[in-house]
Amino acid sequence: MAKRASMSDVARVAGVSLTTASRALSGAGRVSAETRAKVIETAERLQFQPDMIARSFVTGRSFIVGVLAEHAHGRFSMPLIVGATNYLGRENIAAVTLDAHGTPRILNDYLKRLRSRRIDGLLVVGDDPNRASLVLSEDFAVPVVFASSSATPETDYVVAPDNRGAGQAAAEHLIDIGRRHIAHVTAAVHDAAVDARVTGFTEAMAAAGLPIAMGGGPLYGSYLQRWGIDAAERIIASGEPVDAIFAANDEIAIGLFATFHRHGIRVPDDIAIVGYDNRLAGVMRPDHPLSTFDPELATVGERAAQRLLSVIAGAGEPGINYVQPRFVEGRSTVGPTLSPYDVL
Amino acid sequence: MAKRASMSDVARVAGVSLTTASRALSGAGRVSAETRAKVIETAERLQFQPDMIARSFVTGRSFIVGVLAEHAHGRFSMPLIVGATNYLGRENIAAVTLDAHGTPRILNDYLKRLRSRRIDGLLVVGDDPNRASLVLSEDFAVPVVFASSSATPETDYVVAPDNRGAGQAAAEHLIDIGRRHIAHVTAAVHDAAVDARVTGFTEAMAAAGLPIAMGGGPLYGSYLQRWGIDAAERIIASGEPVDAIFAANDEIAIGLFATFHRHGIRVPDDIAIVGYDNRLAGVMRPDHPLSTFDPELATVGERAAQRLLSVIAGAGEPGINYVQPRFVEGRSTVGPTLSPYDVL
DNA sequence: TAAGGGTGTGAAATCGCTTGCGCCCAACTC
DNA sequence: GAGTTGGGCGCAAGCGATTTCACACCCTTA
Repeated sequence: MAKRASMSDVARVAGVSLTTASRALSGAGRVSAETRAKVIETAERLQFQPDMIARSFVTGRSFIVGVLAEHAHGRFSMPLIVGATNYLGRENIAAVTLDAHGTPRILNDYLKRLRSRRIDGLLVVGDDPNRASLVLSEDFAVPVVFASSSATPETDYVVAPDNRGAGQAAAEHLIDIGRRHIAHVTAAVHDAAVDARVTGFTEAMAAAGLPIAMGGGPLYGSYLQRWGIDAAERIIASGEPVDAIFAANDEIAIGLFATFHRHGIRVPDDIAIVGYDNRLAGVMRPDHPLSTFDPELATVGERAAQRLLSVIAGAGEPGINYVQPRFVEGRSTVGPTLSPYDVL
Repeated sequence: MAKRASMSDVARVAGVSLTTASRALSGAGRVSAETRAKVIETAERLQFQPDMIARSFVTGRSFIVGVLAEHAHGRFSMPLIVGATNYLGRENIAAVTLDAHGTPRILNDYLKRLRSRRIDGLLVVGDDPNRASLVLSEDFAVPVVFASSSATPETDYVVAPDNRGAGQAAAEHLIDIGRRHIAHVTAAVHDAAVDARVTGFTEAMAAAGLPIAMGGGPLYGSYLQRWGIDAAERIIASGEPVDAIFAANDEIAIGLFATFHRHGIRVPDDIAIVGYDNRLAGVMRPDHPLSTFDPELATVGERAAQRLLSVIAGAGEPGINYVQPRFVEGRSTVGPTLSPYDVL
């Protein structure tokens, strides 16, 4: 069984020095075209593969990055992590994935390990909580990119889904299909992602010269389906002529829909509903019952990883980089009347 | 700004040789307790962190494993990958995640890269297709563990969800709640995961001395909700006194439920339904409308990673290691009558 | 013809750690 | 008391690449 060929094997066989072989293969430095060709040919013949560990050892670049997630198994984090690590893999970068749930002491321990591996950079997946306690020491100042949904200082490198754009696009879609009495049923106030969608929605409504139904602003609640049910009841009870709703997520949207249907209010005929998340894709009937926005979280992860590699390479400016949501057109805004059996 | 302390720094400050420092810190080799204490104390004082790259360089162990997924973004793979990489991270092992969708040429290219990194082992996530083309050359024979749902040669190291056990538990649960005319609506025949669930279900029924409703065997179809609808229609049309159904996944279960409800057949009163997947957890109302089995895919990934590390360490025998599914009790088997509004 | 400049090549140092081998000395065996 | 054992420690050799410096050579140019 032949051992792996090292670069000095290549050099010896090609009849050049180790130095020349290295230069010929790396492309840097002055080597005659003739010599270079000879070395490359020899390397291929011997199936030479550079040893990345040796390379890391001498260059200081480990080709490993840390991925620090808040809740790795969460709905938000999972596609993001997979999107990121997958991109990194394609670029031949390894990842040490760590779940930061835990005490600062654990986080600190993790950072020690990452330093021990001489990681080239750090990708932080999730929202604020850990960011504050993420203190990189002087002698371990690697590039950090955040994949997150919340706002951050301008000095950070951030990639996030465009919640504001989604809110705006939702309003525009509902206006496009002729609705004029549009409400926004959203989750908790002072949640960065919620706020951004509210902002986008409000801007688009203002731009169209339309007031927001149900009191001029969004109805705040939670992300639970239960809240969608309650909100629908409240809208019905108000007697206001609401003809469209932008729901902060698909669970709320489903709650709204079920409640309207139960009261004999037709969707989308009487009230159109557009959600946000697209988490139900593939769960519900394949003919897209619900109009919604897919935040493309895997893309967010991928872009964040891409950006991290850029920063490591010394390129790119700090700031927030938004990933556009993908609109999924469904029957809740443009199709024939939905029944629960269409959603189930 | 202080540079990171190296082991020779520690040795110098502690007044011992590099050799002794190394031995004292690694715990191997003969060092007096006194000297060891002194070295360890010095290392801590200097905040010494061993350089894993240098260690890898000399030991040959990279502390990196490859994770080769079939479709990294798929429902099956995603939790598995996250479960695995997260466990690896906790054990301080980095992962190069690669998506194998592609030609054998690409796969081969990936293997070259992995070899180039001297990976310690390989975790293959997904089913058969790639396994055949996964040929490790002689000089790159690292341990391989498969995280998969299908059967494999006894010589492989495999971790998989216990589909057979799920089928068995499903039948037992339905029998437990007093049902005697139980059908099984499943997906495509000759799918390993489907077959395993069929086997478990059939065994449990036989053990209870019950015939399988609707012809003595499962009804084969697809994983789509549409098939659940069609199967329900067929069961209703048959006139057979079916009082319980084990569905191969939750989408089929939902299709069954909606169709029965439409026909005035009450669930679970008239027909109890148990599904498989638990993909709808958190999507539907929080009060668990559907009885189902959660395959605990993240755990499968975690166990597979754990097993890979064991194999790398030289321990463990080949064979399949099953992860037990978790039963999620819902109203479709034990609660009050469900209406679509409960599911939505 | 001598000085200067670019070009192709190689010798050797270096990165931080592990480990085989050998030395010294104390303790034990016969 | 001579020989044997073995514990404690250090010297030095790598591991496989990159990179600095020096050198030989050829071609200009004054």
